[in-house]
Parts: sequence; structure tokens; C-alpha cells
Amino acid sequence: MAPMENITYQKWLSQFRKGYLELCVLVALRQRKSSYGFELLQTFENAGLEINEGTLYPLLNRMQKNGWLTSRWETPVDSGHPRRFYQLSKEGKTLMSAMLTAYQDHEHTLTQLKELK
Amino acid sequence: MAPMENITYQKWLSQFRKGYLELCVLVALRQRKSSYGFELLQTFENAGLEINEGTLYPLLNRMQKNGWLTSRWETPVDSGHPRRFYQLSKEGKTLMSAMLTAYQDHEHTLTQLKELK
DNA sequence: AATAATACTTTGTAATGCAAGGTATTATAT
DNA sequence: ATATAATACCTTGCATTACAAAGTATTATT
Repeated sequence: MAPMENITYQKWLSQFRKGYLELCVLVALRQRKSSYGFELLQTFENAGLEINEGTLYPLLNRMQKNGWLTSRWETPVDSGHPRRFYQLSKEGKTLMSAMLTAYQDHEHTLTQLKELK
Repeated sequence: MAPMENITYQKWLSQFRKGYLELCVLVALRQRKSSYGFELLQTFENAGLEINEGTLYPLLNRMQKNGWLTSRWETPVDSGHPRRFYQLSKEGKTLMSAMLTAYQDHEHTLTQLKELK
């Protein structure tokens, strides 16, 4: 059985991404200062994370609605399709720190479990 | 703002546990060979992971239904409340390996994102 | 003129963590 | 002897999110 082709594994993977994707967006925006959906999709893909458009765009909207991000429309200098650029808000930065801590806690828990006797 | 008290953070944390809890159960059962719900709750708590009863018991049922676990009822030797003991199935072991790989992939992706320029 | 690429949006479905409440048995304290 | 706590498991309903699929609009390429 090749796990990657297993439906049950794919479903689990979808669930496993919940919450994780928000953290990825926050970290990417911390590094980039500012970015937009399409660029983030490519950034994630380069980092080994392929996610669906229909996942990212609603995610960005939710995160803004929650006050973690701010956004503004911007048209490329020469011409080109307008882009919605997102930035971290103060709350977004605070939350990102908490999330990174939670991430480390999870790592720590898993390590503990692996060492169970 | 203390993140732990923030509702928006708590909600995120619930989402973040999705998928992760399955991996924890699989790893704990790999180490323990055999265990039951109530004991797993304590094991997780000792490992720094507090989860709700109403989360774990349905989770164990689902995992068995999916064929990842097998179970049998057992009553303590002296007397005591009967317990449903769970064990990893062959499929469960295979899937656990795939999940651990996915976990590492996520770690790797996050590291990449943290190093973005 | 047609196609591809860029860029974002919307809708419906499946899945899961959690709170809250419930059942039953055994052990402990009064 | 009685009440309480601890052990052990189960069920229901809710809120949330990843995804597939389909859609809109603009710009670039063939």
C-alpha cells in the first residue's frame, strides 16, 4: 500500500492541515512583510506545501475578518491584474507567537509519546 | 493579551489538533502495545496534552472503524470496571509511518517559511 | 482571435474537536 | 449504611475548516 494514494490517508492529511495553514500564512507574512494570495500559493509550493486556491483565499479572508491581517488592493506599476496584498496586524503577530509555542508544545508531546515505556 | 485566554486562540487550537490526535494515539499504542481510553487520557495529560473525553472515545471508535485499531473488552483481574483495550492493526502501523513522514514534512515546510527572504 | 496565465471569489460537502449530558461500576469517606 | 468520588465509556449537537468545482475578470502569448 502506497500511503500517498490511500484515500483514508488523504482525508487525514486534509484534517491535519487545519490550523497549520494559518500558522504558515502568518510566518510567511512575517518574513515577506507583505504578500498576496497567488504569490503565497507559489511560496508554499516552493516550501513543499501544495494547497488549493479554494482553501487559501477564504482562509485569508477569515484571517482578516478575525483581525489578524490587514489588506489593500494594489495594481502592478506597469499594468497587470490587481492584487490584494496582506500584512500582519499587531494581533496577528501576537497570535503567531502563541501558535508557534503551541506548535513546539505539540512537538514536545509527540517526542514524549515516542519515548513511552 | 494572554493568548491562552483568547477565545480566537482556543478555537484555533481545537482546529490545530485535528489529525494530530490520531497520530498521538497511534504512537502511544505503538509504545504501549495495548491501552484503553481512560489510560490514554492520563498518558496524554502526562505528556502535556489535555484532551476531552468526548474527543477521545469517538476518536478511538472511528480509528477502529477505519481498520487502524483492533479492540477487546477486558475486566481487571481482581475486579474493577471493564476496559476496552485497543491495539494497532497492520494498517494502523503503516498509516502511522506515513503520518510521521507528513509530520516531518510540515516541520520542514515551516522551517523553510521561517527562513524566507 | 483564441488560448493560457494571472488573480480572486463563491458554493456545497465531509470531517473532527469539544461541551454537555448520560450510564454504570467500584472505591472511599462519613 | 449511605453518600460521594473515581473509574470507564458513550452519545448528541454545534462550530469550524480543507477541498473540489465552478465561476469572473484581466493581461499576455500564440
